[in-house]
Amino acid sequence: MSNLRVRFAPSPTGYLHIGGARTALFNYLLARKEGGTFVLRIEDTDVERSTQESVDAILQAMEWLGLGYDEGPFYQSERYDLYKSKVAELLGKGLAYKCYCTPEELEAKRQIAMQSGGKPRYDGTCRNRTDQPDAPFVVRFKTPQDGTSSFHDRIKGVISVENSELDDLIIQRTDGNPTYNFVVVVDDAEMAITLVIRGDDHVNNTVRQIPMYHALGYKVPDFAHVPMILGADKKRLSKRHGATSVMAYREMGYLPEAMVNYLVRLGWSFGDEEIFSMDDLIEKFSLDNVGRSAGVFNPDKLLWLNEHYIKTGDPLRLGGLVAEILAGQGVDVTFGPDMTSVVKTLQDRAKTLVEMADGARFYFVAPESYDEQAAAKFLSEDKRDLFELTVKHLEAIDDYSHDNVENAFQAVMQDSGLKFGKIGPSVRVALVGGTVSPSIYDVVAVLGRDRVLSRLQKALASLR
RNA sequence: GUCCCUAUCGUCUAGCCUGGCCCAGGACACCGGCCUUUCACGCCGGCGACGGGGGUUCGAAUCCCCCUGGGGACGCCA
Repeated sequence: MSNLRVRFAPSPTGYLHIGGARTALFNYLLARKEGGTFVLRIEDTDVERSTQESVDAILQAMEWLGLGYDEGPFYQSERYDLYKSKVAELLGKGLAYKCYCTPEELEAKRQIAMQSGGKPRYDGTCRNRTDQPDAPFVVRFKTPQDGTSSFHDRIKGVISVENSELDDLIIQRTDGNPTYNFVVVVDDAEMAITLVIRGDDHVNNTVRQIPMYHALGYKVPDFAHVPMILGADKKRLSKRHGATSVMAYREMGYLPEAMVNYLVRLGWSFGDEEIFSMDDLIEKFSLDNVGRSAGVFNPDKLLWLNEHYIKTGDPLRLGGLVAEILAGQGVDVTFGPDMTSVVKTLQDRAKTLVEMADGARFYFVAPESYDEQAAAKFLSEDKRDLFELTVKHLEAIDDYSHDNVENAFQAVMQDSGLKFGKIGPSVRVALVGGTVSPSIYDVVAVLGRDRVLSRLQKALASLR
């Protein structure tokens, strides 16, 4: 048992996106690998944007991906007493101060700083003031002004910044609520987090948080900043690059193991290996082979992995998922052919569950009409003898095993003197309504005697 | 603009720490062929990269410096 404690701390202002999911995954994997503890914390200090729906959406997505946590979820909105006492402590120690500058004044100062070619930092106007005006105020943390702040990142190595580049962060708003950069320090420390794994966009925050750990007498945890995920244009991944919500991929027919496998390989590698189950990952994952630079999200590769997992997935499980999709489309599979058999005929030809459902539809719903071009070519009057012969031989067998079906067609070929290429396409159109389907023998075997015969009779009646 | 980070095929990456086994390996995508009752699968083959410039060294993708490109941060958001 290790004493590794990691956490995932999303802010509930939307669904769980690709980037957040990867961060959560890395945390989860390391916790499981090391026998550590995975804490889930909801960072909802932004009252305006945080919603319960978002919390639910995030929880649901994590569950879908299989990322179970050991402690939490803890809500920061329920821990304000703790934060307030810590702000008071800093104020008491003289390590924080009240700032009466208004947002307008600050904005003006930022503009000026930017124009004169500098960094838009707070100038410390209120840092040493001694009066106590009767006016709204925020509390700022006194960031050291001299020297250097640095930390060792488990992925990027040493990162250091001159303190003169930093300014005094607001840790408590005018309304008395604490801000992110403060609560994240308090919580990571109070929850005894030993390793903070988070997005690379927090590197600058981390530098500024280090002095706060010291000021509050906390032990500074280890950090690992994972690189960002970008879109094809190398811009930060966003909606315009396509779906960024993890759950949107479930809707599109993706399997969670494909998503997990894709996510972990974006920025992490293990030699030449591409396929990893969750168990493989728990055994093999390590921060040591996480890359340092941002990566581009590649939907094609995700699709390929999904294809792989569909191909190798358990037909019974896949069948259940496909049945759900079909049910959503009003197709009841209860009285249709055996779903597991149906799935087996489709596993090699579907890239997503949605595609599989589309391909499976005809098994449960007899064609009401035939594809125009297909019918013209394969359901013409001159096929009458062929259909009658086919019906005859298929009526002759009771057990529609693959072998029996194949033998029946062999007989049709014998009697008609035709090659399969002259028979199959017509039967296919009669059975499925179009020209695309799994192998005819499979289709016939899975559909079974009653459905096959009835569909052939119907086609026979429609020859023209 | 300032600061931080980063840099191998179009993309994800191996190799870099511990220079020579690398005229750079794998995967996705793409192109060609084979298989074939349709669509797919599968199999075989191909295209394709060490950003540029200086060093160090007998020798550099690997070490050092500069430039350039890319990303991030600069909020009473997280």
